[in-house]
Amino acid sequence: MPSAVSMDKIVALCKRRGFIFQSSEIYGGLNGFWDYGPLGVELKRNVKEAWWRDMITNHDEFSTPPGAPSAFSMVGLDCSLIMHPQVWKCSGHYDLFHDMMSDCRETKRRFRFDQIRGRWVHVEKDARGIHRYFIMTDADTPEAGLEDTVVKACKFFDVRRKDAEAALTWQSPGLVGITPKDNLAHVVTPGATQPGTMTEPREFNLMFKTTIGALGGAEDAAFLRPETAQGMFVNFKNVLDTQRVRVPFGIAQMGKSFRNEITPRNFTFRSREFEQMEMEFFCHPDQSRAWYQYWRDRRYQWYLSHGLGSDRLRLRDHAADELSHYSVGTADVEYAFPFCEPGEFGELEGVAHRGDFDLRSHMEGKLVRDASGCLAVETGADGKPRHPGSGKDLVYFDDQSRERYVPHVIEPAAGADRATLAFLCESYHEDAQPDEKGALQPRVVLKLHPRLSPIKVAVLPLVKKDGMPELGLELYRNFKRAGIPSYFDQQAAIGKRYRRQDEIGTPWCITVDGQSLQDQTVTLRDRDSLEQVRMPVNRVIDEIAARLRG
RNA sequence: GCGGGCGUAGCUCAAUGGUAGAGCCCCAGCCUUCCAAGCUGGCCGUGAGGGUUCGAUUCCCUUCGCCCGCUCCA
Repeated sequence: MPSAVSMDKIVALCKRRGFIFQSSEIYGGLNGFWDYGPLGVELKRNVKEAWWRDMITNHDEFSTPPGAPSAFSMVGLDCSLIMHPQVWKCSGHYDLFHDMMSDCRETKRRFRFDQIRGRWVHVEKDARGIHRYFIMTDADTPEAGLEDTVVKACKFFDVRRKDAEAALTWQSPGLVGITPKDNLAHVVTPGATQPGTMTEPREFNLMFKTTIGALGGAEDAAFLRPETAQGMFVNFKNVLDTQRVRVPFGIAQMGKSFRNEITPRNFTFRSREFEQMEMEFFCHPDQSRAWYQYWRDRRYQWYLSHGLGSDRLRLRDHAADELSHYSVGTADVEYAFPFCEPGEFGELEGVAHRGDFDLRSHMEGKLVRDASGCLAVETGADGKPRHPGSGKDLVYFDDQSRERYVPHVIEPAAGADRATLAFLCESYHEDAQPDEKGALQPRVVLKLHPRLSPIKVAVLPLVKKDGMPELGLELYRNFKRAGIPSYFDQQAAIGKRYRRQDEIGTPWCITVDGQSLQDQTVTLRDRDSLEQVRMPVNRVIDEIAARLRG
């Protein structure tokens, strides 16, 4: 396990060998945006290609995979980045992504305004002449918060705990929030020694805003999608009407999404422009639990089978209070990135059971939970839907069972850039290998799964003479013709060339030596074991192809 | 967005208010028969902008980026 591998070394390798560059680097870079270099683009394409093939191209809709409740169909989609603004209003992103944030000028802490909790308290003897204060708490639970407000108030007003009851008159039995109408001059933030240290709440736009049309004004505002999912929901009926698929089936899509992350950090992990690999799986409500289990387990296995170590990868079920407003169950596939604290993990993929939230939203309008916990259309002051839906009928009719229902949705949503980064981190190894004199020399090697390696095989003439380059070049061209990404290198000593390939994760090197010219054999070297086997040159392409098939 | 730290060659690191150096890497050539050999030569830099100064990589301001903490994370 690469326990002590630092992120710095991985970032340096990515730059040095052309995997990942900072966006617009010659202009000083742009925070939260990244470019994939010549090797990085191949690696990321291989990650996406593996996902697409496993989800769509290689899927057999006539057989039932192990663990699946039944056979099912899979189709792909590629939607526009910019969609009708109403899509984001109904999906809930428009409201959710406009967070109001407020900072404490004294303690330098930042709070989401709608998440502020505390209690109003009245004090009779007050030097400032305010008498009414809002004591904020940062405790995790309402019970702890109640106790915390008392402790914080005693400290703030310099009151002994036994005198608290007499000196402090609480205005509410439980914790409450504040609104922009409340006087912020009376608010005491956690740890502050003065009241009124809070800034006015400011809006954070987490969706990228753009304008449609060259002369577009405010009413032509649109958004770059913050997720690819909505394109699949709004095309649900199109797919159903044109593809002869029936529930259960899935729609998959890969593509760029955009979020104005407040703090882009940790290399490409939290980028503002990123690529998703998402799937929306539509199934009967009665079977949705079983399908959720199936996808949750299958997606976890996918990462394991592509080389992420089980000791750094985990499948974590969300706690009930952690679930999104629409979700009835969510599990994250998480990886212990080098930048994570011990015991901490970073999310690679979220597998969510979304119920009928999405299809209903696009029929009826934006949904919220009502007092009884049921999803209902959110209404404005006028009693009309706050964000009206399309009004189109997205109810599914099963002509076998004569049943009508809104399908439930299981959504495995993966980050292509995060997966790529995880594979890079996992595969990065530093070891020591003997040089020609037997002395141990440090080696950097990316032990990538061959399916993901940018270059599958390098052809290396042992020395640059006696016909070895010619024979090697011919073999190299044959690899190209066979569709196997390959590389030809006759520069520098053979050991150095092996190391170059190790560093970019090339699983195999083929060396043309003096014996090759005599008997038409070459040696095949394995990146991880360094073992070499000799085989006829006319068999080596089949051998590599077979190893790639696994 | 706030606070702290940091920006010198592709990488690692020197140096200086007065022509910016080294090692590695890379490229060319010689040599070289299996794991970063050697020799010769070559390419390449003070993040950006402004100010002070006769002169700024060095001092000051702004900006961009990176790291840590806070915050955020559908």
